[in-house]
Amino acid sequence: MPEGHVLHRLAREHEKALADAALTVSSPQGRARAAAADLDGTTLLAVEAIGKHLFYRSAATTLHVHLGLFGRFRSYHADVPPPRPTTRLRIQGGSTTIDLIGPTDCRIVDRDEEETIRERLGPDPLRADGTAEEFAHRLSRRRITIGAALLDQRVIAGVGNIFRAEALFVAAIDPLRSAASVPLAEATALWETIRTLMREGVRLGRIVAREPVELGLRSRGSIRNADALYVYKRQTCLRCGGTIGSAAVGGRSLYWCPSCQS
DNA sequence: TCTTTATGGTGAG
DNA sequence: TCACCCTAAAGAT
Repeated sequence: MPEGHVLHRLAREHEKALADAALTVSSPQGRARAAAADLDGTTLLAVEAIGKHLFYRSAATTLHVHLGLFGRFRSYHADVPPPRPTTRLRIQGGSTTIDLIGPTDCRIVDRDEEETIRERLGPDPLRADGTAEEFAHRLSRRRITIGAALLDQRVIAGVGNIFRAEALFVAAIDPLRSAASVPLAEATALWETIRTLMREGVRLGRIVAREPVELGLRSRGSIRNADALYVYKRQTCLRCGGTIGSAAVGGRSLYWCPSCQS
């Protein structure tokens, strides 16, 4: 159940574990037989993350993976269990075995198909090619709320339901404001907020929005999971004590503090 | 043993 | 906006 930081970590992890290895690939569930056959026996060159998408590249073939809401990977280095009935793809290379379970998408893509996927994605704050200017530009053209816009992967790639809620709180932006009405300076600041939160997410392997100093701690990493978020799924605001609002925005439950974010 | 929920996304109407 | 796809774990009964 990943937002962008998880995918970028996975790309690093999988590339480190599998690059230059000859792959043994199977599809225990049977639904990814074609992809497994194409990838089997090839040598992995690189794994790239763009937003919530992963691309596994060997010389002649690229595998596209999107985990969706339910997808997950499991890695094994020893004591590899037999695949579960739901294991879509098992990739083994070197001393690592990686199982892919329940992805929304998992198939070989050609150059055109990859291009189509990339065209649907806005700037990714975790990538060097993602820029605040591009984000602000795309934001300014959307006639939806800023809360809905942050979940739109064409506006910004990799943000999910937790990052949008937490970033809007940290940036003190009312989620129901119109995306197009957010001034450039504020959009730029929001981009920086998101990028900082997501980079910390990659570093820590979890989402921690709270500042350690608020909890009398020295590092973000020492914040307990229960204390890590400002508004997501909370009842009361940690800053003002007011009631956290929640409503479906952009098709998902959004949480915000009507008093701190106005 | 159910029912519910979840950090996502697509395509039809 | 809605129905639908994918899976596992937690909570309710």
